[in-house]
Amino acid sequence: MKRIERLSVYRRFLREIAGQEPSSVYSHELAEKTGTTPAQVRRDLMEIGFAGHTKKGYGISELIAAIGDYLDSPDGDPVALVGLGNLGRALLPFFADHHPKLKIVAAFDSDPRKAGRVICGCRCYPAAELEEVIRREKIRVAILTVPAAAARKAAERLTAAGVRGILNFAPALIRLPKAVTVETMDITIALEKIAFFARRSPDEG
Amino acid sequence: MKRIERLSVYRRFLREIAGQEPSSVYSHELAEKTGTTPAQVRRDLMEIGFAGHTKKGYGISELIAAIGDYLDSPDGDPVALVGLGNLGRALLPFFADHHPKLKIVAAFDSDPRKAGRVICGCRCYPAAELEEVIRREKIRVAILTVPAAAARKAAERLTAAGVRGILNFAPALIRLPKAVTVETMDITIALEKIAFFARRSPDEG
DNA sequence: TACCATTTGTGAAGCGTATCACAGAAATAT
DNA sequence: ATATTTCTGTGATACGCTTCACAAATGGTA
Ligand SMILES: NC(=O)c1ccc[n+]([C@@H]2O[C@H](COP(=O)([O-])OP(=O)(O)OC[C@H]3O[C@@H](n4cnc5c(N)ncnc54)[C@H](O)[C@@H]3O)[C@@H](O)[C@H]2O)c1
Ligand SMILES: NC(=O)c1ccc[n+]([C@@H]2O[C@H](COP(=O)([O-])OP(=O)(O)OC[C@H]3O[C@@H](n4cnc5c(N)ncnc54)[C@H](O)[C@@H]3O)[C@@H](O)[C@H]2O)c1
Repeated sequence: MKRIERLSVYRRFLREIAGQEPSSVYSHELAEKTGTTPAQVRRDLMEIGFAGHTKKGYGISELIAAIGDYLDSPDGDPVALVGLGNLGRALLPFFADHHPKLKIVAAFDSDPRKAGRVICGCRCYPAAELEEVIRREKIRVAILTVPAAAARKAAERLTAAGVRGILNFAPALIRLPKAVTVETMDITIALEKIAFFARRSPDEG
Repeated sequence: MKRIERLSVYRRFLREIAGQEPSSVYSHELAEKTGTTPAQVRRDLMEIGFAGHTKKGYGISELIAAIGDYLDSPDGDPVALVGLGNLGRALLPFFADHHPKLKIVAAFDSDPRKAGRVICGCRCYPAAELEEVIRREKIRVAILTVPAAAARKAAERLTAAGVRGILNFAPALIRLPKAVTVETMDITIALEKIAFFARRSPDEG
């Protein structure tokens, strides 16, 4: 659902302005800064049961907390990364640094030369140990950055081991029981789409 | 529009099976392999004016050509990459290898140590030369992998130099004239969304 | 106090997309 | 030859999400 993404975006902006004065924001400010409309903001906050104050807007710190209660697992979620190629190795330091609640705690690669090491505080395992580690660490979220030919199988193994959400970067169709959320970020398709629209765009405008 | 993405996905599958027998596919096969429905496939192909044959389906090579005519620039599109950090350096070899029509022909970074080199056949320039190179190479599509704080400005410079489509990986709101297509792939937001749904998913199902 | 300006909360309407469902067409069986 | 099956093409319908529009609330102002 799109609302979930927007809530994340709201929160990111709210964190930037937290602590400043005033301590509230109006729906139109939030909308302006996050690329949506005031009505959409109000509807979203209504939907998560967060009320503002007429003429004062929404309390910033309270709203950050409310979005956190709605979106986050209280203790954060351990995340697995499968595939330590070019893309996987770019993602690893990013989540090690940036995100407090979503921490990559285990990485896997079928290439034995990549196992056994520790990169950015994350231990790298051979792919054969995937099920064991996923179960032991109670991992329910995974990022999949293996070649397309290996993606389906890897996703199935993850699911069988208990993973319930997969962010897939491989250009492959992944079909799993609907209890498992799969989002495919297909960079090539996105770029083709952008090129399509860029081509039909006037030079000036 | 979603249709554009689906057409790319259809084509990717069609290329896999091109040359095999039979030389046609049914809408239900295409749908099955690409994660959509037969009616959707037929509607999409109708929309680009490609007709199939009752009881025989759609000619594979003809359909690949028709999608190409619809989606692609005849000579391919030169692409710029702005930001040679972890993510940018992962994308560069990928598009150098994989994609014939979308070729990264120029990369930019504000860090002078990264300029002047040639990586994967792509020349890297200092950020100061951005406008000049974009204009010279007639680049209309760009990938943006700079830090969030630098994204807006970089996008504006790209647009002023003639770029009409931007694939943005920075967690920043980019507002440009509507003649410029901007697609933001926000990996963090996507992962938060997946974690949200994963958390509400039953352990078995 | 009375009025005005502004902002929230939300039912209702609108919009774009996906799906349904069936007429028409072609291959195959009888 | 005719019936049957199975597929396409598409008007109509349904659906989910967004936006509209306004009542209610509240702070400011005269
Ligand atoms: N790199 C990019 O810019 C980019 C862009 C778009 C899409 N993608 C997609 O992302 C995926 C990864 O891309 P990449 O460039 O990192 O590829 P890569 O070839 O550099 O890395 C893939 C890694 O996966 C490992 N691997 C293979 N099979 C495995 C398995 N069964 N279990 C665990 N690990 C396995 C390989 O050893 C390798 O380290 C690919 O599907 C690619 O199409 C990448
Ligand atoms: N790496 C990831 O896995 C990841 C994941 C999600 C989002 N992102 C986002 O993608 C972007 C890039 O991530 P990264 O990990 O590659 O960051 P990075 O810091 O490794 O790289 C950023 C690069 O951009 C260059 N740069 C800075 N300002 C510039 C400018 N004005 N013009 C040209 N180049 C400039 C820097 O010199 C650096 O090389 C960031 O916005 C980040 O938030 C990255």
